[in-house]
Amino acid sequence: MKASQITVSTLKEVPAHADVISQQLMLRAGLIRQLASGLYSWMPMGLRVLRKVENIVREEMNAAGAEELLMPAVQPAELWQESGRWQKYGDELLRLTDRHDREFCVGPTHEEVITDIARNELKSYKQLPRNFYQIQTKFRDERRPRFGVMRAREFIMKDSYSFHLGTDSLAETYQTMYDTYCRIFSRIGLNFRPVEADTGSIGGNASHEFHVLAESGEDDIAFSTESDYAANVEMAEALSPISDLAERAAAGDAMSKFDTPSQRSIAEVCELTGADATETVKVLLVQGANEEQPVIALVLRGDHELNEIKAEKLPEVAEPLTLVNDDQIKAAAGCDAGFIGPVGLNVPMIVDRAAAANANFICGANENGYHLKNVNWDRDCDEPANVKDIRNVVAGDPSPDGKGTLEIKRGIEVGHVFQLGQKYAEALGAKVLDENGKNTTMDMGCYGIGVSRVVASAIEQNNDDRGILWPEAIAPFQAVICPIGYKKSEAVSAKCAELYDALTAAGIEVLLDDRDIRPGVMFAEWELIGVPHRFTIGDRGLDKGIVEYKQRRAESSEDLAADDIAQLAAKVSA
RNA sequence: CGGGGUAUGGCGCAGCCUGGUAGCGCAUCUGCUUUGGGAGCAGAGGGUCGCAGGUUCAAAUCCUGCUGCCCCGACCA
Repeated sequence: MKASQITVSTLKEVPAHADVISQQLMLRAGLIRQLASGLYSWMPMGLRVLRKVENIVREEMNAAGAEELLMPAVQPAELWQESGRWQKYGDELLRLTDRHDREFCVGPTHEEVITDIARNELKSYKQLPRNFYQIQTKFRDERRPRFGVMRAREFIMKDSYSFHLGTDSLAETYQTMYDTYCRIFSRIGLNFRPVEADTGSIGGNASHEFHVLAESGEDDIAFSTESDYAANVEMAEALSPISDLAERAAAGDAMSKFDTPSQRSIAEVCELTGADATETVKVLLVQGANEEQPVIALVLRGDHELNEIKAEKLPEVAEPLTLVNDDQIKAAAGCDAGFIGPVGLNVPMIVDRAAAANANFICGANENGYHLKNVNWDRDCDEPANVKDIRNVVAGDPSPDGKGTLEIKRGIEVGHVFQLGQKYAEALGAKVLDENGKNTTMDMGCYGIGVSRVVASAIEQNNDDRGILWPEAIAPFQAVICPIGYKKSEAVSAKCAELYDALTAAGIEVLLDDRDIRPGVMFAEWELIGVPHRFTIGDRGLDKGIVEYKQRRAESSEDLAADDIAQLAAKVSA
């Protein structure tokens, strides 16, 4: 293609409202333009990249035995009412009403529609397993869209759904999808990691997220220093610092109360006493799951954070997790938030493993203006009866698999595979006849890839001060020919045409910059856009019989024989 | 949804405090010169200053309300 045939609209200046590098570069390189908050147009150059990603996904999905279909973006409310999600999904679901006053939503995901298809089309176990996928626009009305297409409201997703008779078949396809995802992200050229993920309220046996490692990621991922263990911190198990509570440090001086007139936070109490936050214990009061126990105390070591997902799963705790209000705190603990402690607290307690392992600790006195020190379980208050893992792991914690310690890195979730089980099939009555002629509810898996997010995350990992450094597989063009004096010199235009034809014949997507612009502008634009291979052809070089070649990532260019077209073409495929 | 910021040509900004009829850089167009790293000179086009009210002889500027966009947080797949 000639450059004059594709819209190239680069910006010299960084757009004011773009604050992650991928968004800045996508705007500057003219790959996308913003229409409204969380809504972006894909410009021709950007769309080429998006299509490359889609095609890799499509090839690998097909190779894995999945079938492509396409479902409507707009879905009737009735289906969502059947699954129960019309109520549960909340404001992220964009709802609309048609001219007949019938309710619809713009699909944020397609479990309902695919399950409807499955219950109508799949009647026999002989038709199973099946794995359907689509690459399609989704809409989630995010409260705060940000980071450009990384967290947009409208985005492109590859979503697939598999149907099975029995969980063994599901597990098999799940593994196939897991492997397929690894191949897809490897082919795209991303530095990624599959990590164990929370299965959430849906339950199910297994779930993995695929994360691209980047500082701008919104998720924290815990990695073992010594093994392959990797998990979302939502999921990573926090082990007790001691193997048995009997190993707790021996109780020292007697418990005593001290003044903390204005010290409400752990940090303030530590500053006052000179203690480390690890030597403290804090208490959070949350709503209980039933009437008899309206308030539950969650006890953590002062330096730890509550993991809301872990806490929410406990049968004693109300779902969704809700902190009790100030009046309830006063009623339950006899003091304000900031002075609550386990000593004499007449509320059912769930104690985190690390808090339970503490001895001679500092905690609130359940009396405004006072804390306690040298507190010990058993001696000063009841031995914790209910010890659970309810905190987020932190860097330096032991790895749950017993090998090494954990480190925490930021990740961008680009894929998610999930064993759904029978949740949707059950709700919508998706059943097949089994070998015995008996109606059996199908098992389901679902597998998603954020296609548009993949593009942004590839840039997050591959850029320099001049622009984007596309991985070969998803570059909008593999090579660009930059003529110097294209319209002035016949030698230049002839050599450009010769190289262009040779590269095209070799199946390389090459762009010939036939625009009558200055070389500096041309170089700057293609470096910003990130085309991996560049040939510069000018009279100056041709007089010496050379064509200049530069790899986008290379420090400097190299001179190649202008006559050896095969050698030139080989540079791109190499 | 809570808190904060901001809104002036396609992009980035100044002007606002102290009201007097809109400006700079980039981009765009024309001409000439230039042509191996975002050119120079000369000229040109493009904005009812987010919207709606109000104050005033006069509002980009002061006041009120609304809206968009952005940031922080909470929330969520």
